[in-house]
Amino acid sequence: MAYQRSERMQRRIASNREGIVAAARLLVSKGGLREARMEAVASEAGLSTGALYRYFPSKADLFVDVLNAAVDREIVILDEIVNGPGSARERLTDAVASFVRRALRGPNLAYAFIAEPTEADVDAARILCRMRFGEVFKAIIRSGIENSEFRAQDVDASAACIVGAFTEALVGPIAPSTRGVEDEDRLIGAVSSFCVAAVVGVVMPCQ
Amino acid sequence: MAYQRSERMQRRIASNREGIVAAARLLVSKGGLREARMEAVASEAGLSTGALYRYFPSKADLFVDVLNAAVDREIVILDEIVNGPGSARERLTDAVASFVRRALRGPNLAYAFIAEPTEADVDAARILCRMRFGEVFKAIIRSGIENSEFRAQDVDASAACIVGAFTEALVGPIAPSTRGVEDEDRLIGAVSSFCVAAVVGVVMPCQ
DNA sequence: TCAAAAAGTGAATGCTAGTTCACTATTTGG
DNA sequence: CCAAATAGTGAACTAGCATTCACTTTTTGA
Repeated sequence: MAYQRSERMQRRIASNREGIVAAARLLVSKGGLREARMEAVASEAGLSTGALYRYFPSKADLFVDVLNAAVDREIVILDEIVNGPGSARERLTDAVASFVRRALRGPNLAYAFIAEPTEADVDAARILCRMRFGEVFKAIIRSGIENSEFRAQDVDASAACIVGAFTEALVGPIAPSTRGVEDEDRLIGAVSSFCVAAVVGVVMPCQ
Repeated sequence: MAYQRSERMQRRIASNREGIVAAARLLVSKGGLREARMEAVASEAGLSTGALYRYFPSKADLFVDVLNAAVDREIVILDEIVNGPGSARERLTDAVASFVRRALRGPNLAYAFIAEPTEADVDAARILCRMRFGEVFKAIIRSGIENSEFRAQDVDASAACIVGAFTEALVGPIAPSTRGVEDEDRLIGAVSSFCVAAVVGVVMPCQ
């Protein structure tokens, strides 16, 4: 009869896999993608480099997973806000503010997610993750347009612009070369006002 | 007596240097930073790899130059618009539209400037270049606030948001993995409307 | 024309990780 | 307990490039 994993073994394998992802995530959050070498990940996870390749076919694959897992977490948080109570405007404000605040708290991870140099494969995954964030914002924009809180607009483009806007406003503060914010709340307020104004966009008051 | 460069020699050296930068730029615009290896740059410039190192101490230094040169060009164009005639709103619209249009025309160069994976040194330069773009937009925003076309706002943050917004809206269209725009003019319109609305930001009409 | 100085050459070097693979250890089903 | 199958090890291998350097060619100033 063929070899078949016992339940205990299945658990071990699953937990190894999670351990690898967690180890990679930890290393990224400590020192950026730069510091997250396969050897370091392996030793952090308590495995050998060879073992990693039983779980992930390549470094890029592993980090795509790490990225997606991190993004999943963020999206859960954002979705809660997006699907929560409040006007579209309020929800947009809160969503942007929440993202920016969290990014400032975990700059390495945020930088890795947003902008840190990596190999092209991982970068491609990053672009897709950004689009996933875009989806969240599309939902708010749509609901805002529906109830006339927001102007008519190209939802796809606006969502991308929002993601880009807060992302870029963060790059200075989170990039290792220029890191440091003086007034966190001020930045958060400015960025969320910008995004709200952009989608609300009632251009001339009383004409 | 010490060796001293004749005028002819000075010209040759200057033209070599320019040639190297031009070669690198050409390679980037053809195949992205990826394809722009030192050996390729050297052969495109009609020199040996060794010679490159008489002109630039490292690859990163060379590409910082390339980047800055490319950005200089763009900034000249933008400055013309910014310092030209028209309301702040019009100038902002034109500046954003012009940048986006040019980026779509030269996607490889734009991608290299905006987002392509590279070594950390070059990336740091890229961040600085983005900030240079930010400066251009700060000027428009300031003038718009001054004459009450635009709401009061954090100029630094808004400028970063604008750069981020059009940048991100471009990433999908210019990234090799997802390249392709259906309707260029639609995108341009959507992005510039977004930016204008964001800085104008009269939020409640007639309250 | 000549020797010192500088410019230019390009094959060889070196470095940095990612990846492999011959081998050992563990697990499985009987 | 045994043999087949799978999991895990980590030193060695590899590949891709940037960078160097011993050497050739050109330029300079007298």
